[in-house]
Amino acid sequence: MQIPEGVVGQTIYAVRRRAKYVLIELDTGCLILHLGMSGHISIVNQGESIGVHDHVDFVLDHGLIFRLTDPRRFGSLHWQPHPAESHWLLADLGVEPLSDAFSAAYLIDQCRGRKVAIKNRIMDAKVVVGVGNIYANEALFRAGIRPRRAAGRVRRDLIARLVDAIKETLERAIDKGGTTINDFAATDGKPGYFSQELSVYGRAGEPCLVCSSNLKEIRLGGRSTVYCPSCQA
DNA sequence: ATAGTCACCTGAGCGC
DNA sequence: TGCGCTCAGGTGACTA
Repeated sequence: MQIPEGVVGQTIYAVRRRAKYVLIELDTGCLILHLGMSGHISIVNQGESIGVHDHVDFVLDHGLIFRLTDPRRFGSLHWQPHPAESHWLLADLGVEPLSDAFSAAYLIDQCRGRKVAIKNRIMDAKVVVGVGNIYANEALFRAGIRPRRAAGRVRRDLIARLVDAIKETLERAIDKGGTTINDFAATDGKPGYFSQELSVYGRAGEPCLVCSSNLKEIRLGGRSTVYCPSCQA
């Protein structure tokens, strides 16, 4: 976390997003912020007591404080002179999942000849960003694809379905305010309600909502992976 | 080059 | 009640 003294006094003129990074544009460069698993931003009054997990305060000129809190410290904060996209964290990122660039043709091309599991492929930020473990599980269920199947051996029509499933899953989750598992909260401090709509994640051993088969759990890339052995080929 | 594993960190949840 | 163990996850670093 190397933030130069020079940011003091600069104007915030835009706040953008790329992948899971928040980009705060200042005069000469950009603050690149990742909230990790458990981080959040809050705007508090000056004099507000500092909690054990509060790590950074930016004092704004109207007296309010832009505060970064991150209990598990998986987040990060970086500085990059313009343009932000030249930062090494952003330079090699894949396409945005809700953009037109994330198409069936694109993902088919990205999977061609790959032996890595399809789940790992769609979670690879060099391919497509924003697909975390929960949404990867859900999207693969929606598309009817077994998570461990080699990316290069998934039928083209199923990959096309997967692209749609990823978009639908993410859009639905955003609509519901995100997915609260333990302590996640949206920008307004409220929990996200997509967790109530999870079909497979966190439901290992329970019946599939479609066919009632027992949902199976495996580990892929060190992450919990749940699927229906009957619905997902 | 590609694929697989590990570490980071802390709170929650569990068994004893 | 309280201790100690395990687990969760995004992502970069490392190994094979």
